Amino acid sequence: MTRQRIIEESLSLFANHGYENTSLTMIAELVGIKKPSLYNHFKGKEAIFSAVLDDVAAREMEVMQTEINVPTSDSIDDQLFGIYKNYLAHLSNSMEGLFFKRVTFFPPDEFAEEIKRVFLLVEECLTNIIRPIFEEGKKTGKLRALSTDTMTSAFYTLIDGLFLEENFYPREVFETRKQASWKVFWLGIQA
Amino acid sequence: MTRQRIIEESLSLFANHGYENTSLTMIAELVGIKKPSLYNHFKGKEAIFSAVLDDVAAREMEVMQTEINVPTSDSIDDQLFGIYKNYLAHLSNSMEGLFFKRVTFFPPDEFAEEIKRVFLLVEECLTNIIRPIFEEGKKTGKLRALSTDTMTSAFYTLIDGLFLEENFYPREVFETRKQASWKVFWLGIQA
DNA sequence: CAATGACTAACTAACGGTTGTTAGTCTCTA
DNA sequence: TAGAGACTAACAACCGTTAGTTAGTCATTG
Repeated sequence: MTRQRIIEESLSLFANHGYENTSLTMIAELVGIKKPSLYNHFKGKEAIFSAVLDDVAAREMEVMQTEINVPTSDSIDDQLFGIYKNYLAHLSNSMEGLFFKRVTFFPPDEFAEEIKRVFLLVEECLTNIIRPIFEEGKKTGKLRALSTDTMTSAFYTLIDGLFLEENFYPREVFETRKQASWKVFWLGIQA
Repeated sequence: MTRQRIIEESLSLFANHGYENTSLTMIAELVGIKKPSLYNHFKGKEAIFSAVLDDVAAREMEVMQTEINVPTSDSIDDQLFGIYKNYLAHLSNSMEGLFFKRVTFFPPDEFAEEIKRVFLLVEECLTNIIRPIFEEGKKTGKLRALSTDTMTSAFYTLIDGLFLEENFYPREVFETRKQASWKVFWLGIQA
C-alpha cells in the first residue's frame, strides 16, 4: 500500500523535477511519512526510481495496446490521425508522458541504458501498430509509393517534435503546430 | 580573461549536466582555480548562469544571421534544405546547441522566463529567414497554396523532432530520420 | 484462551559528504 | 600603494543513508 503510494508520488516528482532534483525528503513529505521510513520499502533512491520506471513501462505498454489503437473500420487517414491524436494526448495529459520526456531526454547516467531499453520497447510497440496501416495504404493506393520505413520515420519525427513543443509553447500555439504539422505530413504521404 | 574562461567552461558543464547538477567545484576545477575564487568574478552561481545565457543568446543570434542563411541564388528546395541542414548541424555539433536543448526544455525554475524569452528571440530570427522563402515559393508556384504559418509551423516541428532525436538515437538512425522527414515534408509543401 | 515470537512499518538521531556562500589573508602588478 | 585575484578556513543547509527503537499485527504454541 505505502509502497504503491511511494511509486506514485515519486513518479510525479521525477516527472516534474527530474531524478537528481528530487530528494527523498520531498518524496517522504508527499507520501506523509518520514524520510528514513522509505527504507522500509526500498533499498534506496535508485531502487525507487527503478520501481517507478518498471511501473511506467508496464503501464505504457498497456496503454499502447488499448488506448492508442483505434478500430480498423475507419479510413486510413482517420485511423492514422486517431493514433496521432491519441498518442499526443496521452503524452500531454498523463504523468507518464512527462516522466518519459524527462528521463529519455536527459537520463540520469546510471539509468541511461535501462531507460533507452524501455523507450525502444514502447516505440516498437507503436511501430507494430502503424506499419500495417502504412502498408495497407500503399496497397490500396491511398498513400504514395514511399518505403514504409520512410513514412514511419517521418511519423516519429512529427510526434517527437510535438512531444517536445507541448510543454514549451502555450496551448494555442501548440494546437496550431499540431494541426499544421499533420496537414503537411498528410499531404506528404497521400497519393 | 578568467571571467571569460568561467563562462566557457560553465557553458559546457551546464550543457552536459544541467544547471542543478553542475557544481561550483566542477566549474572551478575545469577553470583551474579554487571554488571561492569564482566569487571574485561573479556574485554567485545564478550570476554565472545568467552570463552564460546572455553569451549564448548573443552568439546564437549572430550564427543565425551568418551560418544558417544561404545564398538566395539557389532553388527554393536547395535553399530550404540548406537552412534545415545547417541549423540541425549547428544544434548537433555546437555546445550552444546542447545547452539550448537542456535549458529550454527543462529550465531551472528561476530562469524559465528569461530562457523562454531568449529562445523565442532566436526562433523569431529564424522565422524572418524562412518566411520570405515560403512566400516566394508560393508566388512562383513551386510550393502549394498553404498558409505561410502552416509551413513555418510544420518546419519547426520537423526541426524540433530531429533536435530531440539527435541525442537519443545512434547516428545512423538519426540520419535515416533526417532524410525521411525531409522527404515527406518536401512532398507535403511542394506543388 | 492466553502468551510468545516474528514481522512490518513507522519513528528519532545521527552519520559523512557535498552544496553554495562568506570572511579574511596573501601576493603580484599597475 | 591600491587593488585585483588568487588562496585557506569555515559556515549552515541539505543530501542519501544507517542504526537503533517502538508500536501494532498476526500465527503459532503451551
